[in-house]
Amino acid sequence: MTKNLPDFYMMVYEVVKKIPYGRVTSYGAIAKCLGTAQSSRMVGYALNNCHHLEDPIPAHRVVNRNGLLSGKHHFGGNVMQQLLESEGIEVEKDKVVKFRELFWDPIKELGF
DNA sequence: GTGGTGACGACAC
DNA sequence: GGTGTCGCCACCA
Repeated sequence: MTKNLPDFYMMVYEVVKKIPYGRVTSYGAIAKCLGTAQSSRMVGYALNNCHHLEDPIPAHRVVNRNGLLSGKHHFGGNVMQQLLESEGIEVEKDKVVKFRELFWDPIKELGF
């Protein structure tokens, strides 16, 4: 309600909230799913607002193309890593170890 | 309408 | 494989 946020943001949240437990995805994958592959930066920009939202956005499951926890700094320290490890995702050096295995492609999974 | 910014991606060294 | 640089589009002042 009171979606004062741009539709683009909502699109991002919709996809992020569809990420299954114990899985991760990349900003580029989401951007591509939205049809704006070149706007991968906007995905992170949108997630920046997720903290302002009341809905629990599992933004900690979203990492960059290298599987690096680029947004952990925005979570507030190692909170992002803690959440990932809580889901059984191994994180080392601020990056997902088996990122390639745990990678969840919204385009493929959503049948895009 | 213009300019600056950004939780990225791809390319080059 | 790691680091640095450029480019991309959408949002905000």
